[in-house]
Amino acid sequence: MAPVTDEQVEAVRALVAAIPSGRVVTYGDIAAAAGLSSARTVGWIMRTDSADLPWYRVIAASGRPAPHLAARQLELLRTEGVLAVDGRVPLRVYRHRLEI
DNA sequence: GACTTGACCGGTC
DNA sequence: CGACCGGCCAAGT
Repeated sequence: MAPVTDEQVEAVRALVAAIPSGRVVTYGDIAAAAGLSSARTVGWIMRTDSADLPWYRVIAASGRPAPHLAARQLELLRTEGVLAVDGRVPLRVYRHRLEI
């Protein structure tokens, strides 16, 4: 397979790290902005190498993070001013506009 | 090298 | 709104 290049990983890491406090971004947005082939790859990167990243600012397009992280992630976001409504974040309000 | 797993997405029913 | 499906891509077994 064609492993993700370090550049791609760095691009994703940079984008995630660049998300300002109080804002969130979807996996798909990051994938597109970083030039990755699919949003799944972003999820893979988060899973493997998210130690030094604000991964909690990355959520699914549904406005709701993965089940196992939802509670904790929403709590972390809440401390930054991102108020989740009924377990999901209103993307139309908090979605950060990535570099166009 | 085939099969499964997983922090996804969009469309359809 | 919830469930199912196909597509997507990398890693682990």
